[in-house]
Amino acid sequence: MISAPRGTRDILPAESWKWAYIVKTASETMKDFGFSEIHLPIFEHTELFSRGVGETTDIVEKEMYTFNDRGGRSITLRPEATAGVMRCALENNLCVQGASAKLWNWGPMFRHERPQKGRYRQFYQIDAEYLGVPGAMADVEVISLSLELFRRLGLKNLEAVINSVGCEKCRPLYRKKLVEYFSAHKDELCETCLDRLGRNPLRILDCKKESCSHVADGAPDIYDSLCDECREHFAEVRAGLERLGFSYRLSKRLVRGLDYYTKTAYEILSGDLGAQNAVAGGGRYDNLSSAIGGGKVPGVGFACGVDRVMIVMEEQGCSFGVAPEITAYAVALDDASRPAVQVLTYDLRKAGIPAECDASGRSFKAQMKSAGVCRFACIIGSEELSAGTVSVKDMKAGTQENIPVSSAAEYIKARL
RNA sequence: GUGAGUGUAGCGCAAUUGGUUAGAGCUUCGGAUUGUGGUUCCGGCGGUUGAGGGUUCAAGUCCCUUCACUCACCCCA
Repeated sequence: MISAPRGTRDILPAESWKWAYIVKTASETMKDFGFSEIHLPIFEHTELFSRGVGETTDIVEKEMYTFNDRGGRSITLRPEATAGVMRCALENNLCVQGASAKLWNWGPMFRHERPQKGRYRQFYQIDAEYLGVPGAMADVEVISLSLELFRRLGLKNLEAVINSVGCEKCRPLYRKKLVEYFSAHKDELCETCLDRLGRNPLRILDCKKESCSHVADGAPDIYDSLCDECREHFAEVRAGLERLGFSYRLSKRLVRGLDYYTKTAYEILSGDLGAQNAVAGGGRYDNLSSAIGGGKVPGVGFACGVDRVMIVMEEQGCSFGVAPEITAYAVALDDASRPAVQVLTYDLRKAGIPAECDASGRSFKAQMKSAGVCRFACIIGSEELSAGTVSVKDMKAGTQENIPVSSAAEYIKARL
């Protein structure tokens, strides 16, 4: 037997309608916030991610599904959505001459990591990006959108964490300060962090090892290094969130693992997940467009992990709306009635009534049993067949009426 | 990539210190005087105990290898 590859899974009927509910809720929320849906390729040129996400990131260094296609081009299954959205906007001139774009999409992402709770090799993200607007109001639009989505889904006990990671002007200075500081504490850092010291010192702040964390406590404060523009932007984002009534936690330690982030970085955490506790993450990325070879297009966005949202919603007993169900089950009393039963079933379906019938020749009793989970059983036997009628039984009330088969749909609709 | 834990029927489980033919429950299918479901009762289907090797008179049980799953590290959605 061939099984699904590690880190992938099938979303079966028992679950798929819940996924549809999440996506539908997201779609409505996006619409209310003025975001338009787009569909993007699931694979892109490898270069898009190596340049956009950053050569030294974990994603690019060891997590991408990369292969050469038959034309010898290096192709990568998208590990995240933002780079692709930016590529799309640049390629289609969505943000020229001062225009902005609010775009959302959802679908599978791929990262070759060891699977664990809330982490899969093929996982699903709902992604929103606001492109072309450099000001803090755009950041607030995006963050409030993500929080509103979770409010509508009914998620409880979430924590929003926010930080500013500076821009190309002030981050190099801060980086230099960090390197100086951590170099003086080399003996207290773990091996990984020693490596990070040369490559990406900001990430040391994010290390969960106690010794590193302890050293990081005394590290220079990024807020002291922010340039005036970044400082002001950060203050405006915070003020904007507060005006909308959101509470959040400031964290100087929040450093996203992707290189393209500038200024705002944020995550939304849930205590009802495992170690992978982020249900959404995002921020501003004003350098991404030039990193992938386009003109200057600022942007801010977030990605939400659908798999993780699902875990939290199940954990918290959230509602997924109404499960799909069959309203009417047409039952054949004998073999001679089976064709008429299929005709009736089709007529009900044409009228918009979810209807079902047995196609495998099961007994009358077995058909009635299946009808038991439906609201109506529509029974046809020899008597009904010759009279052109159907016996419609209300399975909840236990009552039954013999009516012309031509009026069955109308009869059922009137009683729903 | 590293570590730990777990693999018995479609599902969740049981099987004395290694000891007959691996068992019930749920699901599913069928039946209970031949045109009426849910409750109840009866019955059927269903397993190479993840796979391979070893120890033993004897392995679901012990050992090794391998695979898968789960959780954690790392990192992130």
